[in-house]
Amino acid sequence: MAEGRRAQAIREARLLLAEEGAISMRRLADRLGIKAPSLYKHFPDKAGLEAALIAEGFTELAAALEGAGDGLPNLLAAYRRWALEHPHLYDLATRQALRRDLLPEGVEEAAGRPVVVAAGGDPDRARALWASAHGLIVLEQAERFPPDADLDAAWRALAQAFATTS
Amino acid sequence: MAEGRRAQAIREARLLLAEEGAISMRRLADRLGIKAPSLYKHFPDKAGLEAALIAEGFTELAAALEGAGDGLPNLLAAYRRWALEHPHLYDLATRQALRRDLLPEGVEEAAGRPVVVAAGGDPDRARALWASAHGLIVLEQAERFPPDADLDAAWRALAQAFATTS
DNA sequence: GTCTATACCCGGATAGAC
DNA sequence: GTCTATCCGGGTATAGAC
Repeated sequence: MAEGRRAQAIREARLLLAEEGAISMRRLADRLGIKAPSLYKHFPDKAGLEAALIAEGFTELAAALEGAGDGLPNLLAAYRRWALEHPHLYDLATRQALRRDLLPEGVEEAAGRPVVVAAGGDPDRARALWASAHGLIVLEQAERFPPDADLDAAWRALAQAFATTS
Repeated sequence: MAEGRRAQAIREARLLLAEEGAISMRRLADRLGIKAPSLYKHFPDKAGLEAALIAEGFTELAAALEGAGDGLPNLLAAYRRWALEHPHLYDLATRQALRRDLLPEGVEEAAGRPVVVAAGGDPDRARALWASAHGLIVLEQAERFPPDADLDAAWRALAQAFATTS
């Protein structure tokens, strides 16, 4: 076999999510040339499919953050870039309670580790830092800021706020 | 007349949003004892109805922030409290591009002013501060943090990061 | 592992009569 | 300003045949 249906479905689901902003089992089945009920032979339900995508996203994000240069501005820039390049996957992975029971061990932690390091190892500070970056991203993605807002400057202000304050 | 249909509809829409987490024109009409098409005599479309709710939310949030005590921790606490007490309205007002064309003049600015003041008048810093609080709120509301996360401590860490850094 | 058929649910909005 | 009738669309998931 060149590729299992499951792997093919995950690949197409990412394309579908990227192109249309949402996944439906019917639309995904159309792309695969099968009928929607057949998908349930490969995934128990939609959450199982989504978890596979989210796991991929965490792994890629972790690599992107590891590859960022030193310093908080570089880390924030890498985080922002990855999120804006994968807006709907980012949204899928953050807007709802994480189904940790469906995720491979360690993927969430791998994506979070660079942030904890940047926060000096303080988990509370790391969560504040992560949430701050997340807030800028979701507001930016939703075009929620006024049209004249200078978002690059806002990101710089965020980096400055968290620059070795403690 | 005791109360116009429009005002009644807005009131019921808020209850519907608070109780069920979403507004549908059909569900709203049911609550009012009318049929869904009749709502379109009072609002041009759903966005027009939502804008009325969002405007109310901004006004109430502005009052809550004005009433917060001095200091960044108090401001953040007031913001957090209002958002968590009105989670779905908060979400409605922040998760999508704001229809400023449907909003009364000044309501957005009124809600934002206390944040700008807290940021020392720097609009970029104010946006970073706002987004940071927003990020904590949406992640908290979505139950996206790990179960053992100490969110009060994260809020304290945020306040410290923005404590007169510049 | 695929299919057909189907179950159930939901949504926004318009036309035209009264 | 309300109604009925209707338009369009969407969705997750299961049963049972092949």
